[in-house]
Amino acid sequence: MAGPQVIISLDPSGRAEECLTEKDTAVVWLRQDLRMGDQPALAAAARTHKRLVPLYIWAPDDDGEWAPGAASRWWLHDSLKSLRESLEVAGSGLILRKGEALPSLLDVLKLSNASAVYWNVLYEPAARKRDEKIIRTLKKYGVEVCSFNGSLLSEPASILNKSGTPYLVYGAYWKRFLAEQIGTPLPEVRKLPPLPASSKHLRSLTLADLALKPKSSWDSGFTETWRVGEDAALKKLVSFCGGNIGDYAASRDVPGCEGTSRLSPHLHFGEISPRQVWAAARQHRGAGASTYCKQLVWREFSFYLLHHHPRIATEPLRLEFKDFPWKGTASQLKAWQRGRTGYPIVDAGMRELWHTGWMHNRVRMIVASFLVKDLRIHWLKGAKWFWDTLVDANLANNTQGWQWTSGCGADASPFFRVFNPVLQGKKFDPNGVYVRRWVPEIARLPTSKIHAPWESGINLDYPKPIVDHGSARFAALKAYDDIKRIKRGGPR
DNA sequence: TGAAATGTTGGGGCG
DNA sequence: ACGCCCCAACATTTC
Repeated sequence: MAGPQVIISLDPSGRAEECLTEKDTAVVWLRQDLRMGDQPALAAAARTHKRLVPLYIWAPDDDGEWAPGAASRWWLHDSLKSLRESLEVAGSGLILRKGEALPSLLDVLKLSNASAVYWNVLYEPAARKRDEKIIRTLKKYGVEVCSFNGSLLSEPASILNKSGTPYLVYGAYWKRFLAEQIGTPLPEVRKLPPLPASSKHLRSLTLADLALKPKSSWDSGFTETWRVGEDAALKKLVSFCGGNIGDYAASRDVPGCEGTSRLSPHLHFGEISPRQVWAAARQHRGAGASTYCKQLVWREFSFYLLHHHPRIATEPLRLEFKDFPWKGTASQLKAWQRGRTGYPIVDAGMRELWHTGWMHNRVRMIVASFLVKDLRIHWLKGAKWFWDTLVDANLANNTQGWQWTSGCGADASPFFRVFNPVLQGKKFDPNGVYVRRWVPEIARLPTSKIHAPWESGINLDYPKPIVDHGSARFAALKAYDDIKRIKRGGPR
């Protein structure tokens, strides 16, 4: 047996971590990095060990109240299938387990006689807490842990402002972010060390055992819309960078046309890395590519905020919003969820979400503003609905997005910025293409009335607005004014 | 990564 | 020619 080897982490942010290994088998614990390209943990393990056990543990209970929702599980099933095929082509395979991560991991380590575990870091609060505990336990057992940054362009902990505190304003963060050295993506792992000879005893489950796919088939729209997996993600990146990225600055706001990259679910599951996306986008000059990069860094900023303020997944960053007088009824929430609010642009978005597991970002802002400000329903109710229905559901982005719209987050849209669903529709869906696609019962209206059907005088099988925007806006501003007064200690 | 209210300006009609 | 009003267009302020 060779002497101890020293592995230097491939982490391009410069935080080299040293790993000592003595034995020849390692486990690569795959989590949200379901790819072969730019895969720091897998690449390092493959270079260093004679035998590898690629492992995925379905451990929804470890995530507490943020266990993956139905749409995420749908995606995960296909993503694991695709990854397993890639691992097999490379000469390996994928061991599947379910249940709490730590005991599963210990069991696989014991059965495979592995001396090391490799993984790419997760940044969600529950995962961080769990992984810290796992690291302590593994150290006790003499198992070494080699961890890498495979899902962010930067290390959240290392970016601070001049007074040593985390940034709270995106513009300032962005300026600082540009000073980061962003590494080039690692080459795809094509050849992997084999599974241990005893791999039959590793007691892998089948993909069906994980029961990720829905029992009743509500997913036909998903199947039509998405090609899951690393190959599809890379193709999408290439085609976006070869085409729409040039017009991205303008067309990203038009939900009726395919102006965005639609990479979000691929990024969430790690079928593609942000470094790969960054590298491809940076090859372009012009406003489109730089706007796109700025959006990609919003994702960084979201993780950054969640890292420094782990409570914000359920609590407003700006604590005065804890006293906000939320209202809204269960039936209003349901109307919003089902796309029956009577405002076409809102309903179109909610139906696109239900049908495809995705919603255009401009429309996410509109429907969120409507829930929080027009219906005055707590943003967490919206966040939970998105969590269950989005294939790209991501705790950092989802939290950041909802708090931004609600005015209670970092660098948030001020609360008094209330979207008018009619004007937003006219501005960003001027020909009504998007609304007609998702709200077919009003498709025959003239474009001049498509965003305000109640003005048409035509009898339609479509609800009247469940609230009047003008008065809802007025009431929301009044409620906001009240919490501001309370904060100042004034009269109620 | 708003919208609405309010203010300002300037041209044209008209007495 | 002048003052006055109207109003659109644009700018600024406020919510």
